[in-house]
Amino acid sequence: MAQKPSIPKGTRDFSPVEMVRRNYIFDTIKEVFRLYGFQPIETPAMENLSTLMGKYGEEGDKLLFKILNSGDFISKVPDEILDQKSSAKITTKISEKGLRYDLTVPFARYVVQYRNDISFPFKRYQIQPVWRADRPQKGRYREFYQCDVDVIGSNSLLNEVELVQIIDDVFKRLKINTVVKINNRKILAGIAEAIGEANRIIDITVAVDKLDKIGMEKVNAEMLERGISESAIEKLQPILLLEGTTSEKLVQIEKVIGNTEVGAKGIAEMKTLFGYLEKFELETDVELDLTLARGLNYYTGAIFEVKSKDVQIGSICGGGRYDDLTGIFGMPNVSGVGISFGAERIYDVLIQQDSFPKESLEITKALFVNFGEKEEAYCLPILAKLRKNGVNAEIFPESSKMKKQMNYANRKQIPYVILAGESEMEAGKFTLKNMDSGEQKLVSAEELIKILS
RNA sequence: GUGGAUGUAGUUCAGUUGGUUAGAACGCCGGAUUGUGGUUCCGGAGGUCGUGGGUUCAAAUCCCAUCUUCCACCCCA
Repeated sequence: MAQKPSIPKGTRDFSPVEMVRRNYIFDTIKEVFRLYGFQPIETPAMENLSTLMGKYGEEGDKLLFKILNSGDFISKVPDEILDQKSSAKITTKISEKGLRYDLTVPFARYVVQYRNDISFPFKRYQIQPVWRADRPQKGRYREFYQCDVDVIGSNSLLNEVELVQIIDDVFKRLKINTVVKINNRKILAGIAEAIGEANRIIDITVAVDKLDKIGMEKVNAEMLERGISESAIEKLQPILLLEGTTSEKLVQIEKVIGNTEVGAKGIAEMKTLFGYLEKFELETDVELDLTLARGLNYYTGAIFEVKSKDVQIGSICGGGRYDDLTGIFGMPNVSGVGISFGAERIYDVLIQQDSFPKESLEITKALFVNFGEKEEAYCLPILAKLRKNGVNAEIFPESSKMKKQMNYANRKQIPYVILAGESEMEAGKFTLKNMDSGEQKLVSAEELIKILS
């Protein structure tokens, strides 16, 4: 196995079994998206670097896969830039395209580009791979799929409500017990203002986000390191330790930040959202989590994150409201809200729970055993009829040994095998064998089609 | 990007202080059974030990480099 071929780091091949399972996930997600009136779009794997750069922060730019220009690009680079040996400077000269890093930024570009053809609010879903030049780990790849739903051009909180319903619906169908954590960037901003560090929201939230992972002390230490004043950190403590039900938390937090403008707005939004949600019988738990901060810095309102209750694996779905994503492309004041389902992690959860539906593996329903040329001629018309009736069926392409053919059926988990040799041909019938029970009976062509379809 | 582990048949793993021809289980192929699979029994194929250098009389074993996978940080789905 010295010179085996291989694929790039962090990428994967998908086998037939894996594809069946992945499609099961994608199909249920799509079905729910459509149920709520969302329409699909697709965008190219590559975007202009000008579209991508600067949208994900400094770290994000490093994680972009860049595509080399075609032709003899290096000869066009001025010598003085080559001599500097700075990758960053040379890159801008030899690469102007990159692979998409997520689906949200291409979507924003799409909306701005086709603003005159789109009627708002625009509800779209998009299920495509994205690429990140990250260092891979388990459940973290350089190529992975995102399933995004967004509605853009509407400020209504009804959209947030619907997204929570979609989350509930999808995971109900996939049989995953979940908890949806919700926070609001405006509340976080209110907190920052109330403790006198109004313009340090990002530093504060990035640190606070790690609360349940590294604990209070280290979070405080990190904030101090990021330059947050000690008095501010002290004022923050009671807020982080808030306990009780969502409405209790809201009442308490209002006392602290109700006098700030953003804070009050955020509280009002959350009250409305949770007010709506109470009216539905949701299977998933929904709770306010003030430590939820999500990394991306374009969120401006509600923030969502979904976790499995039974399998420890990080978030399997997340998103939020962004007020000005299209602004960077020259179309200001368009608000959107959306979430993204992580297909690969959902896959891992389902594997660990062992809850992929079993039937989904069977692709072929019936296999004709091949006994030879005469028998082929006898079977082929019936095979065609079965297919016409929508029955997935196949004939073994060679008249190999019975054992090999039966084994093939076994491996492919084909539930029925049809045998037609000399005796069947004489009687004008077929032997239908149920591979599960081993039972077999002699039936006519009509009966065969009837049973299988 | 920083730090740390890992790599031996298709798969999961053994392999002693460097020492002859590198093993097992499962899987695969064939036979027992030339029209009956998933069970059983018998037999067989398959590895230049991730790759490239180096040390040594001798390397799967020690050293260096490189790649893969994994873990932590960073960030995130």
